[in-house]
Amino acid sequence: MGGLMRRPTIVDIAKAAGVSKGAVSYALNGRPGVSEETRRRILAIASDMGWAPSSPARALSPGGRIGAIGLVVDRPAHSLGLEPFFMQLVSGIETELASSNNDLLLQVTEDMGAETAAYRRWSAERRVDGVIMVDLRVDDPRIGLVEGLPLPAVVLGGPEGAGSLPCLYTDDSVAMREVVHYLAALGHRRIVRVAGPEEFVHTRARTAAFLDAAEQAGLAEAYSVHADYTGEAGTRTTRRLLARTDRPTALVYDNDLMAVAGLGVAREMGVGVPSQLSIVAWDDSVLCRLVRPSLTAIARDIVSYGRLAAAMLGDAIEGRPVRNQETSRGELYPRASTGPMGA
Amino acid sequence: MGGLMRRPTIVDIAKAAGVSKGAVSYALNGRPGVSEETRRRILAIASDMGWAPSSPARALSPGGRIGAIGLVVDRPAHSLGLEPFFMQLVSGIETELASSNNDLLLQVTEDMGAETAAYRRWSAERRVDGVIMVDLRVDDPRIGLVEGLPLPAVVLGGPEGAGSLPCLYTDDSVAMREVVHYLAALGHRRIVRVAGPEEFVHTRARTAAFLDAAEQAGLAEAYSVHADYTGEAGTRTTRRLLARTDRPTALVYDNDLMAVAGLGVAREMGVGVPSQLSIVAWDDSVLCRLVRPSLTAIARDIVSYGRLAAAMLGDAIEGRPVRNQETSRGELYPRASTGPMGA
DNA sequence: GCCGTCTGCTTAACCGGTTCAGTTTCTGTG
DNA sequence: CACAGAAACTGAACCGGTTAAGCAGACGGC
Repeated sequence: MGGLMRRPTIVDIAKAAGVSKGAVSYALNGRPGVSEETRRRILAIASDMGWAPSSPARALSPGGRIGAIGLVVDRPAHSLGLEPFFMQLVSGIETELASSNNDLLLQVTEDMGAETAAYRRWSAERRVDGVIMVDLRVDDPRIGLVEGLPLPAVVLGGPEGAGSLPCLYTDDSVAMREVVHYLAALGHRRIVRVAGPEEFVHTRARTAAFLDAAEQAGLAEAYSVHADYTGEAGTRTTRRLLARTDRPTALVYDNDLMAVAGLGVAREMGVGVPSQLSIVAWDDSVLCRLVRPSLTAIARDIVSYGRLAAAMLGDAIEGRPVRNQETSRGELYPRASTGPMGA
Repeated sequence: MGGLMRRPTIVDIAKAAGVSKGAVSYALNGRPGVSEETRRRILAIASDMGWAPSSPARALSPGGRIGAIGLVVDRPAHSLGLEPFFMQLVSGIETELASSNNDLLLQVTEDMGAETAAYRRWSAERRVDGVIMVDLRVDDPRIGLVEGLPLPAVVLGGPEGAGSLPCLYTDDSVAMREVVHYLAALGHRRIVRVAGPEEFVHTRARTAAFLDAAEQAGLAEAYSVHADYTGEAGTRTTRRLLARTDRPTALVYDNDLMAVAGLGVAREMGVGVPSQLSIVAWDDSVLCRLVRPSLTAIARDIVSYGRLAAAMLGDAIEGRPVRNQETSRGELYPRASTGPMGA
């Protein structure tokens, strides 16, 4: 068991190299103050010993960074597993972090109180250098809190409502227009959107874009109903909508999970897809391609989204200026779940 | 912006209370050495100032803990989002960690090399106090590595192959027997299992249990084929199986994602479920309940699994003895995807 | 009245890095 | 040859905690 061996420190390296620990620090950090020859010798010894800097020790120095960022995901755990969005986001974030040996702290909470508590604690205990916040809400309590904390942050969403914090957002209006016009071109007149929670800023933006596009396309009967992203809500909402006498002929869901739930309800109620009902999912995923009929979906590059967010946060942590950014827009991928009525 | 305010330290508290910082430390940690009255005064001041211990500083002291554990998930990111297993596991782990103000570092990697590198780095840089390892493999290189590192660990899987590391495992044989006998009772004779990767220990254990149960039930034709948990593999494998002349009448999938993929293929090929083919998924999820027909599944309490794993790791970190444990077994939840042939 | 012990606290070292202020040595210049 | 200036390195302070050792004063016992 090598398990008991003491981890080497820069003092060990200093002894081995016959120099002071200050010199070792300069050498290892590529700063001036040591000759090239000494630097090489020190680096060789460090590598020999398998030395790596203690992150707590580094963090303790004035101006030191712990080398970790935090992400809180505030959604019910049982629905979360199904949303590829988060895992892809995490994957993108880590791609960026990996290049600088940074780590990700993940917390899954069930309410906003626990989320704000997490930011407070992380900041006070110096566990992270910064945080990425998702699911921006209208009058989001997190914004004021984090603005008042010594905690760099990047907001996914906005730019309205992000306060003074840098943010990264998608303009969904173009994709929304594409979807609505596509459905209108297929002959649909009664298009209903099963949206995410109303308190999310991006839900509102999409709602406005949806109404806008519908008006443009001359659809007076388009409207949105709100659900909470869970499969259960998707099931309930769809059942209610399909039971109406003026049943919609096309449904646009704000996430893939609700769309799949909607597909199940349609089958249950004997409503043919796409012959009697067209279905579109926002945010594509393996899931959309696996179910039958496969779901027409709007895909975004979420991995890049995460990578960019992490890069922005890195800049903010280093004290570099950070500008709000817009990411690539979603694109429509028509599949088997959409078509003209009766086809 | 209070953002610029210096975070209070124990020295600030000591000054305010008119005592030494040592006394403050004793008071805050509930150790003897200060009078009850002084302790109360110090606690009040600390709470007033909004003080919280700097985790890097704590970690730096001899024997200090950083208060974080690590989890590496080594699966392709795009399939991962769909597996409720991991999010539920994370959720369970965090439930346990929350009680002691500990955090979770999550890393999503695409290969074993990156995973072992993560353990090395985390240990060398003292970023975590311990790790939880999932998806134990046959001759797993992680075991030897971690055994040789000063890094407490708990293995999910085993107990064979976990080396000297404490492990937490499920005995799937009971549930497997239940599934096979249930299908046999429905009249199925050609049952095929679409298994996870062969190199996973738990896959092998299930394979053995499956063969055992099939023999018991007098099914000579039962066998397993291996896939990699992705929807694509599920699709491909199922297509191949359903194209055979001696087509199986029941399929048992090792995860929900492949089962859903299989259902899609059956529809595509005009094979009725459950009239011509029964489908069972291992590990239940929202997904199984959302698709039509809903999938018969084996459910385990994964949240508890995670919680227990975190508790075991906590013991290991504190140096308390840790015994291998078996968790609750899975249970079969029959739904619409299974039935007698031709029904 | 002296000693031993306990309580309640202080002092100082330590963890493993970073960094600033010096000190020594080397080099080039007038 | 004296001297400036840079290069290479040392020593020590510092970050924010924990903890061992030391010490003053109170108290009790004989």
